[in-house]
Amino acid sequence: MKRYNPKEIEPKWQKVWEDRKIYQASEDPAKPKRYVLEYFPYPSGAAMHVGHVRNYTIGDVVARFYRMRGYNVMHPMGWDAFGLPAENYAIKNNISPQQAIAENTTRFKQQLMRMGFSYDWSREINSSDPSYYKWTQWFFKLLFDRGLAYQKESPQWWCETDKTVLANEQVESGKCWRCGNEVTKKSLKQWFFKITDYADRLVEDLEDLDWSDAIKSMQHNWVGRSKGAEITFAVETSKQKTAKEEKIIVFTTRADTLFGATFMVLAPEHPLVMKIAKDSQKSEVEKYVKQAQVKSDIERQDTDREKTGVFTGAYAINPANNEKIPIWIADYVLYGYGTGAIMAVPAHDERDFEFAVKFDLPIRQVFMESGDDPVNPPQEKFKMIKRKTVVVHLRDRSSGKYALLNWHGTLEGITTAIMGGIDEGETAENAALREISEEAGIHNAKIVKTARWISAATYCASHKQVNRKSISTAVLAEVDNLSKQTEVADYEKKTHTLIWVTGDAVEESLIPINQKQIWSYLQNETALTGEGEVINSGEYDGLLTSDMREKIVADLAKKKVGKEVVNYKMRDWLISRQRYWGAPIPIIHCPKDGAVAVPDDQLPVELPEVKSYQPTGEGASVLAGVEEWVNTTCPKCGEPAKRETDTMDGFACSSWYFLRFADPHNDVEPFSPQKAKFWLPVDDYIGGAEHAVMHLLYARMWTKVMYDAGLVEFKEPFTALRNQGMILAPDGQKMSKSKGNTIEPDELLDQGYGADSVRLMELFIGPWDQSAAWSVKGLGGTYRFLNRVWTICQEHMTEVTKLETEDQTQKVENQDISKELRRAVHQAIKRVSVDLHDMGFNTSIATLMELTNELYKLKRSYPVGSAEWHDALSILLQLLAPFAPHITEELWQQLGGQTSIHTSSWPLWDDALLVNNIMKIIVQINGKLRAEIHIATGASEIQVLDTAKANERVASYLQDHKIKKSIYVPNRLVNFVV
RNA sequence: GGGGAUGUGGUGGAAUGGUAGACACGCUAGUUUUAGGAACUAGUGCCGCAAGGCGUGAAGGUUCAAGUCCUUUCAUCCCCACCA
Repeated sequence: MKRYNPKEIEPKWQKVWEDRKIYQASEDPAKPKRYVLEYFPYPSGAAMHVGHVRNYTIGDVVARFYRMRGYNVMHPMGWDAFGLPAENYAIKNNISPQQAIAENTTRFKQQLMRMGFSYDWSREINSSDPSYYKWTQWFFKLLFDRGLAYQKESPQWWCETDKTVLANEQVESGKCWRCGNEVTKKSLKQWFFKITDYADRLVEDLEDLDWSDAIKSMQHNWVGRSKGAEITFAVETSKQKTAKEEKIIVFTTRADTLFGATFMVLAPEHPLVMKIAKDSQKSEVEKYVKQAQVKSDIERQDTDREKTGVFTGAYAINPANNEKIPIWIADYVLYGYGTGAIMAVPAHDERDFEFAVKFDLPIRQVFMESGDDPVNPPQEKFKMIKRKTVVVHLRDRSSGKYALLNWHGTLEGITTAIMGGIDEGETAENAALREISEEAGIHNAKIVKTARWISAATYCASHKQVNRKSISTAVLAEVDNLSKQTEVADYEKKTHTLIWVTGDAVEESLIPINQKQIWSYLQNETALTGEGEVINSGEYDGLLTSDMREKIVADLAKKKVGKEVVNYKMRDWLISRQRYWGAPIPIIHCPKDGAVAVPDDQLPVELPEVKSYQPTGEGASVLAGVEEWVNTTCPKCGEPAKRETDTMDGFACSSWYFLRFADPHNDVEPFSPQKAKFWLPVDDYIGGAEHAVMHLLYARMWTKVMYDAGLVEFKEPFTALRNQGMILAPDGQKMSKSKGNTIEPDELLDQGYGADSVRLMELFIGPWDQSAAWSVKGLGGTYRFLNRVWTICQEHMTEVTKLETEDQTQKVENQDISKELRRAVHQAIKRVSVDLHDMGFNTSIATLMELTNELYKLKRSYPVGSAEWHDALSILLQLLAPFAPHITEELWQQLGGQTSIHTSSWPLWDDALLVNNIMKIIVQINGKLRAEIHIATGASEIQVLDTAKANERVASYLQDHKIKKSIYVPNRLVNFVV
């Protein structure tokens, strides 16, 4: 008997498939098309590991499954070859990037080939090939012509030692990754794509996509659309005659809190900062601005950092109440978002609160929480009364307990702190001591602290009106001992009883929600965010915050000091790279005509060969040093002009590659519209979640640009997106070259496991969309499984030869077992077909293992060698073919297959063959499993119930009980309720 | 802080509201002269000699029946993050 030897059969079949071109796709209108795509890889210096392989395995199984089901499948592969890592790799190894890419793609391709993936290699593309980037440049021009590519001064990280700009990710804690020196910011003219023009569409069109919620929400958050208002604050006019009136525009999503704005904050980079700063503060302000410049983003983004800032000396006028409020600068306000200036509402914004506490700025509450109320129905509106009140939490130091009041009469059921009104001319503290003495009979209490700002509205007890509320000051007081406590007046006794509770019990004892809020505020003073009922806001008092938001914006708009605006977190896409290894930006700078696009007939603008790829400095790529390349003539006027020396971000190349696969060799246009229409959009896009917001957003934007330009007829490039889970190293850590814990497929193949076992393991290890740690022992399991498949096929064929040479009449006939064999096979067809359709790879493989185990059992009583066995084994091989293409092809041919198993038709199941003669019914009593009965299929409910009751075990349980109810789930279970 | 996800045996993981633990790893025993990473057969959630009981992060609830649905809560991971 031949042994299973993957090392021998795998290369053999890979060559046959390549020679016969069985995976080549063409526009065959007779079949439905399916475009299956995995992210095209970045051929870096590090080899591909089993984590990458999982991505391609998933795509390959999907592609093969659809191919066998009669789809016209396109499954292409190419190389995302431009970019920094390749350039750095080349510099490090002292070779050209071209050479580095050539070497790496060769190695990657070999690795992919060895895994037996069914790629149509005739469509292979390479983004660094002039025949490809010619069209990337063409698309740049398309964006340029449509006003979507523009140049702007933008501050970039700059390393003075290396004389180069650095990408954000190359700055580590404010230091250059190469030399370790501190970096600064330098303003450079940069190219941008106006992705913000597409912000709304990028969010709206997400809805219909078959993508995971995780990625959708990431993109949603990344675009960060927020509806709010811009409000104009006038800067208080200076007494100096020369000064003209300045205005500060802020962006806010909470216009409803405008009355609570007690100061303003500008970002240090804000252009008004030096203009409005008063002379007395100028040196302080300058110092702060300089400090902020040096701070790295990482430092500034540390939310745990204490707030810093300086006062400018200037004041602004709050347009709502004409109040004069101080203007500060602080780096917690980001220049890049909104208008770079905010109105600070410390009572209702945690950052502003923190800042106000640190610099002792006023805090004013302008709404209060409106929560569920046990006494009043929530729909009933409260009346605010003008009288201010005080709420006092009194602690007895000797017992640690707090004083609370249980109320009687109209306020029955309410438990509050000691409270009462603040009389004319009285401070909150005085009122607190007076109330303690009146309501608790304690005269030696001391004030511990008064809350920084008024907290929440309370019931107005003295008016015996539960539907009235007043605004209260919260006070914490203490008393040393209760020896001097006296009786309280009779009228006090009537309204309430004093109780003492431990600190832990205070919150739960307090009844109206407002009382709880005051307590928790006293414990931990913080901003009140969220929504509520407006207070302290003049004519707007009593509105819900959400309603006030709309009203005040409308009112401000009438006065032309405000308007509704939408803001995005997303910025325009900076695509300039001062690096060599990228597609040159096809622009010529003419002293007369400005930035002029290179005419189509001069594309591609090819990368010239250079001696050194090391960035030279001054914020330009090495291309700036290639004079014969830089110096050219203006396409418009013919006068001497210079080429743009920046190259494009690699993400530009990957923003359209999926379209190029449809027509990879076209040299007159990026793709033929017909071919694009035939293949696109991508039906299954498979890759890791790391591309969630970069590539996937950029590609979607480009597609929309193409749609607007009439180049394509679809708005979204990827109908379904599938993010596979990561494969971790056996130690549970992320695989990385630097950690030295990577496992490459090649080592497993060299050990003799074979690509088929590895492919199976990639998927059997767990659900495809969840990460899992690689298991070498598990790989032994899939290898063993393939061996069992191999062995049973060999046994069958040995038997066939024996039967052919010996006696044909000795064939064993057994109707029941033959039926059982067919049932097992058809059940597997059904389960694998359904599971594969839903990408249930691990359960599909489990089903195939189960079927194999079952076949082993059946062959003991029903020897292999018959035509029925031939059919059963053929189907097993077909079901296994998408997962393990080599072994199934080999055995398929050994069994007499004339053409490739991979071009055979996916088997169909027959429901009639799935039915068993005997059905198994579970018997439960009160939902607990008690017995299992077997009964002929098709038995009626009564028959089943009777049989169940007759069961010995069931009978013993039913003996002393009456059946209240019998539930019968057909063909499944019986439940007796007793 | 915001968003997303995940919690089931010794391990990876299965379970249209209907037998929890399929399949596999590991482990235990047995068979076979067996040096091949063996293969095959049987067993393997926990407690218990057994009958039986207990079991899906925790606590409640809905239901004849809950891993699955609802409410609360805890833990872990990922992404974004001083975004006004």
